[in-house]
Amino acid sequence: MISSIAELISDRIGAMPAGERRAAQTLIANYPLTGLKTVAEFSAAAGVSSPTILRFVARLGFQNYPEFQSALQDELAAQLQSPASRTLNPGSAGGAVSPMLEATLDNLRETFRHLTDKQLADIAARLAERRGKTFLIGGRFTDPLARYMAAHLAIIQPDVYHLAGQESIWRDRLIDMGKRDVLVIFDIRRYQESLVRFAEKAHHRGVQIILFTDQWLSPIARFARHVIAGRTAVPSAWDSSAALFVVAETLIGAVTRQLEAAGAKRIRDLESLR
Amino acid sequence: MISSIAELISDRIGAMPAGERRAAQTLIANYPLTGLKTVAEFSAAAGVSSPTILRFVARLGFQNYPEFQSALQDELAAQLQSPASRTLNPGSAGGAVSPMLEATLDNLRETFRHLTDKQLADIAARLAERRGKTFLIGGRFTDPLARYMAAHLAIIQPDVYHLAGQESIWRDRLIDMGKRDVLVIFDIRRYQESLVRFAEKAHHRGVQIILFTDQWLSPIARFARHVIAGRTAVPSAWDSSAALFVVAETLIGAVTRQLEAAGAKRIRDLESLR
DNA sequence: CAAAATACGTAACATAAGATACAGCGCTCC
DNA sequence: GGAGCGCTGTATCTTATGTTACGTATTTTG
Repeated sequence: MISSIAELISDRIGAMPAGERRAAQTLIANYPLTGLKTVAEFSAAAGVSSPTILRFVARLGFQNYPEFQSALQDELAAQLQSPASRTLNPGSAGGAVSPMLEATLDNLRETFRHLTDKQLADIAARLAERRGKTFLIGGRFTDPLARYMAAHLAIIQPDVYHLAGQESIWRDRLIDMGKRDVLVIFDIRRYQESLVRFAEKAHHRGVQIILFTDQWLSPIARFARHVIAGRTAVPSAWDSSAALFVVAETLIGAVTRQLEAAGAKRIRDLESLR
Repeated sequence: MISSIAELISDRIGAMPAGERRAAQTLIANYPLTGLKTVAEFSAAAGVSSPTILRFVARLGFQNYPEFQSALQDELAAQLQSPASRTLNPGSAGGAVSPMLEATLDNLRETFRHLTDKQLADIAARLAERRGKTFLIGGRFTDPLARYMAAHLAIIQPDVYHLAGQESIWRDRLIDMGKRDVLVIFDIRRYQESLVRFAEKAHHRGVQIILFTDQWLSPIARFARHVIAGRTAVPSAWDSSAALFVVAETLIGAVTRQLEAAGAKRIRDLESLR
């Protein structure tokens, strides 16, 4: 069975004329980058003419050059998204646990790889600002994450509200929201219509939106001031929110650190209330 | 120092207008693939117009779009040649993020190291059994985990209840619990008195308790049939529940797999109800 | 060795891509 | 509340990219 284009090439390279074989070898040499360049560049690199390149991709079964490039990009996308697929990890094979754990570890690493300190610091700073109120809300499966974050933030600063219950209830809270306020939304596939509508309305009121979503980006991204894209793919029937959860914990920690002075006093006050 | 385009973007994303920020976020979300596509595709993915994409790359300092793409390709080439450099974003090394991430990764590995496949399989089997009802409850910070798990389990099987609200409310639910039932409790330091009392009473009624706790074990452990001890130590003012969260996700996956036949039908039925 | 078939490159073409000019809109700041 | 500025999208244009036609060179085969 042939799964990658590289395999397809090495399968047919024997039956190729000299010029096309040079094209094939050039492509394999630094796969798949040469294939992502223009026909002219590809042909120059291989030392053949443009039509030869086109005949080469035609022989591989592609209708035209763009189609060939799309296929390469898709392959690259799959490769970049699951670093787990790098060779095989011996020893971790076996039980049903390891794949899940391995995938989650990869998701965490990948998620944080695309997240710089600066981004997190900016978001934490915005959350630590005490100009306005902070609202948190989540979707069907992610609402617990919103609750988790709200539970912590509410301890170190005032005016933190988790929007729960029926849609109509939190929709009415819109009236309390303005441009000084922050709305933290958790939304992963399948994205919830009601949340998108809510986000749009909040955005129009000038509320700054911080969005936790998956790598495919919820439509809410277009209204969001900050977007955190977490990897969610795991070998399970469900998507994993673990990466978003860890980002949330990281942010909670960062905000706490920023509010240290004010926050510490508040925590002491809370303790004495028990 | 700025070495990668991703860093360059996150460095300047703060100083960008809304439209260009969307472009930046879309690119970062699945970096660098979106940037290798055409301007039209990029703009469609980001939900902005083509000129905005071009202004975006211009702001990054590139003369034109092809030059931007070449830079991305060069970066990708370097990355593909040395897979070692794929580990952590050098920009995030040494910052405030890494310690948190590293600690969490360690916690996950440690937690699962003390957790055998058999244990998880046993617990999953018990949860998949449909003899009785399943109740879930958590403490101050861990209740969201209980909710998260309940949200998933309730979809694939009937009689799953999350115990929420005031103590008196769920205490009254004890009357519905018997020896055929399962109670999943999340409790980490500082252990909650009310939860311990509740667990004890449930235990006396013959309810099987599955406990998620930290490595120091909540006092509920003495009543529990199964105990999952997760590592919680992170460089933060708060304990981390990430390890327990991942175990919960793993269990959800395992239970789903066991109920595949029955669960699939139920999920279809639920879908048709929308 | 000759003739046919195949491969390859040059050059012209059509198309789709990136770039630009301009007008409308929203936002900020007096 | 009004004036100014800056951002964004539509429409147009230009470039360069992929594609095709055709003639020459090369190899293969009888």
